[in-house]
Amino acid sequence: MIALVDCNNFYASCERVFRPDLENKPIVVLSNNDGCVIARSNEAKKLGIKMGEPAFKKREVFERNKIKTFSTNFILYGDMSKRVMSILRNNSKEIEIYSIDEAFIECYNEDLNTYGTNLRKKVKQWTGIPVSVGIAETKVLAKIANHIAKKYRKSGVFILDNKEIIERALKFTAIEEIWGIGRNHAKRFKEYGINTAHDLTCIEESWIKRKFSIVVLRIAQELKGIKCLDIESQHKTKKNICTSRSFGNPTSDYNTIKEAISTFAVRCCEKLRKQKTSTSELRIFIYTNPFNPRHKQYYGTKKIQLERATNDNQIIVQEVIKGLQEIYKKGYVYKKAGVIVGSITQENQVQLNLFDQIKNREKYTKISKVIDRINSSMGRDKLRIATQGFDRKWKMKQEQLSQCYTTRIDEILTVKV
DNA sequence: TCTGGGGTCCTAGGACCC
DNA sequence: TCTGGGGTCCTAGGACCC
Repeated sequence: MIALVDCNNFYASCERVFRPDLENKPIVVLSNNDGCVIARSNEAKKLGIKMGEPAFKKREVFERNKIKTFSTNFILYGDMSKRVMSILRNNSKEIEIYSIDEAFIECYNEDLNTYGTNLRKKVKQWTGIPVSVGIAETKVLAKIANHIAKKYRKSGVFILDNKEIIERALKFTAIEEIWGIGRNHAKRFKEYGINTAHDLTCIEESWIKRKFSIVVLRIAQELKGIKCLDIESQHKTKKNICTSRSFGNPTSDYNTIKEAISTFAVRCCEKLRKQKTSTSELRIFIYTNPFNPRHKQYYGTKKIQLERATNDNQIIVQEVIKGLQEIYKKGYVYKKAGVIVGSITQENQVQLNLFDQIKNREKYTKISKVIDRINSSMGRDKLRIATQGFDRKWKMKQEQLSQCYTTRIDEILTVKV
C-alpha cells in the first residue's frame, strides 16, 4: 500500500513551530517580493483569504483580523522539509519526495491505521510539523485519501482499503479535485456530464483515451485500483533549470539588470554542478510589469546555443551577458528577469567539439569547484564574478522575514527563562 | 504603489531520412 | 481517378503539478 504524507499548511506551520505565541492564530506566508499569498493557516483560510491573492489588496483584511504575515523563508522551509523527509525515509520501505511538503511512501506491512497514526505522531513530535496521511493502493487514490484525512478526519489519517469505502470516497470527490485533472479537463468532463471521480471510473477507457489522452486514462485506471504510476525513489536529474526573480524595485538600468542576470546564471550553474550535469542551451528573458497598463510593455527573450556543454560560471555568465545586450532596450521599466538552462547532459558525457574556441576549460572547471567549496562553507556568493555586482539593487522585497532558526547559529531561537 | 517561482509530460505538425 | 510504407527529430503549445 502507498501512503501520501502531506504537511498541513507547510510554510505557515514552519513559521509557527518557532512562534508558539501564534498557535491558533491566523498566519499567511507571502510569495517573493511579498507579492501574493502562498500559504495560509487554517484560521486564515476560515477568514476567506484565498491562495494566490495579491497581498496589497488584502492589507486591510490582514489588519482588521490581526493576521500575521511572513515573507517567504525558503532556507527555513527547505531545512524543515529535510527533517520531515528523513523521518519518513526511516519509517518506510521506499520513498518518493514529490515536493517540498509531500512524499509518497511504501508502507510497512503492519496495521495501517496504527502505522499512519504513529508516523504522524512522530513527525509532529520530532519537528513540530502537522501532517496528514492518506493510504491506498495507488497514488491517485492515496491523494484522495489524504485529502479526506486532511479535511474531515481529526485523526489526520484515512485509509482506502475496501471496495465500499473506495466507492463512497469516489462519489464524494468532485472531478476537479482529482490529482492530475485541472481546470480545463474538469470543464470538458462536466460538459459530458462526468462530475465525480466515480463517474470517471464508469466510462469506457477507449473513449477517455480518444477524447482526452493517455495521461487522463492512467488517472482513471489508478482510480480503479490499477497501478500505473510507480513510486519513483531515484531522484531524476532535471531536464530544465530556471532561476528568475521579480525585482523589488523595477528598473531601467542596464547594469542592474546585468548584475541580476549574471547572478541568475551563476545560480543555474550551481544547480547544474550539484546534479553533476552540464548545459548547452541557455535562454534568458527580461520583461516589464504586465499589470501596469501605464508603462510600455516589452518581453525580450533570447536563446543561446553553446558549442560545447558546460556548467562553469565564467563561460555561462559571458554568454548570457552577450544575450542580454541583444535584447535589452532602453526606455522600458523592467520588472522581472531570468535564466533557463536546457539540453542538460551528464557532465562526464559531454560531446566534445573539434573547433572549440575556448581554451583552458580545465582551469574554469577547477575554479568553479573551488568557488563551490569556499561558498558552501563561507556563505553564498562570498566568492563571485565581478559582473554579479555588490549592491544587489534588484533584490527582492522581504519585509517580514523570519529568522533562519535551524541553519544560522546567530539566528537560533532565544528562550527567555 | 504593490500581483511568485519553480517544474513535468504529451501531442500535433513539420521537416527530414530510407 | 489513381499516388508506399516505414521511421526520427524538433518545436510550439497545452495541460498539469507543487
